[in-house]
Amino acid sequence: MTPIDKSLLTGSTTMLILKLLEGTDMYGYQMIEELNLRSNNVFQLKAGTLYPLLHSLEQKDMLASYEKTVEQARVRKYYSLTAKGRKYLREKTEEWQVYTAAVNHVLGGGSFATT
Amino acid sequence: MTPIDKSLLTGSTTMLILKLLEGTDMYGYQMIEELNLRSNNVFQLKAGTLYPLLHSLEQKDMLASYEKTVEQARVRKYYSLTAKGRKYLREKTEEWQVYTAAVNHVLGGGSFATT
DNA sequence: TTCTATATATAGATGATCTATATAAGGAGG
DNA sequence: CCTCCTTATATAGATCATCTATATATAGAA
Repeated sequence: MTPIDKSLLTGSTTMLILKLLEGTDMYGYQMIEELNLRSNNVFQLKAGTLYPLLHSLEQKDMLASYEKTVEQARVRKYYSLTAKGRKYLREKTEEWQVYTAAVNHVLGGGSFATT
Repeated sequence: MTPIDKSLLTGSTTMLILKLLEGTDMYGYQMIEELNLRSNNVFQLKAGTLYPLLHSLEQKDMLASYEKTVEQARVRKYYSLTAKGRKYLREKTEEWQVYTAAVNHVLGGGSFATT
C-alpha cells in the first residue's frame, strides 16, 4: 500500500468540484449551490475558496471555461472537465477510498492493548 | 443537518491520536508506529507534526502526561486520555461520519444533468 | 567509532481554506 | 426612486494543519 497524498485530508474540495462537472458543465455560483444541495448542507463552500480554485484548475488544464450570456445581459462563466481533469478525478477518488478505509480501520479497530 | 467543522477535512489526525489512546496510554514515538501499522502504512505521521499536536492537546486538557523511565536510562513521555479528550473523540468521530457520508453521497450521486 | 534506531522538541515553510472586501446587474419592497 | 437582497465573479490577507529541516541525547550494531 503506497502512502496517500496528504493534501487529500484537506483537499477533497477539488475532487468534489470535478465530480460535479462530470455530470454537466457548470458555473461557479451553481457549484456552490449544487454542493450544498447534494451534501445536505454539509458543504457550504465559500466563493472566496471556489473562484481561486477554479482558476488554478484551469491553469493546470483540469478544466476549460467559456462564457455564456443568459437572460438579457447576465454573463456566466461555465467550466467543463478536460481529459486530464477526468483522469485526476479518478485518481483522487481512489485515494479518497484508501484514505477513508484507513481511518475507519483505525476507528473501528477497537481497544486492544499493545503494551 | 448542521454544517460540519471545516477543520475535520484536515484535522482527522487529532481524532486518530485520541482513538489510539482510548486503548492504552502511549508515548509519541509509539503512536507514529501504531498509526502506521493500523492503517497499513497510509498514515505516516511526522514527528514534527505529532509533538506540537500532543503539547497543544495537553494544554487543552484533552490529554494528560507522565514520564516513565524504561530500560536503564531512557525516558518516555506517556499520554493518557482525559474525560474531556474522550468527549471530544466522540464528537469528532460523529462529525467524521457525517462528513464522509456527505462526500460519498456526492461521489456516488452519478451524473444527472441539472441544466 | 560511526551509523542507525529510538525519543522528544522547535523553527520556518507550504498550502488549503476562510473572512473581508470589491464590483456589477437584477428584482423586490418601501 | 432608492435601498436592500440575490446573483455572479474576483482578489487580498489571515488562519491553521501539516511538512521539512534541524537539534539533542541515548542505545545498539557494524
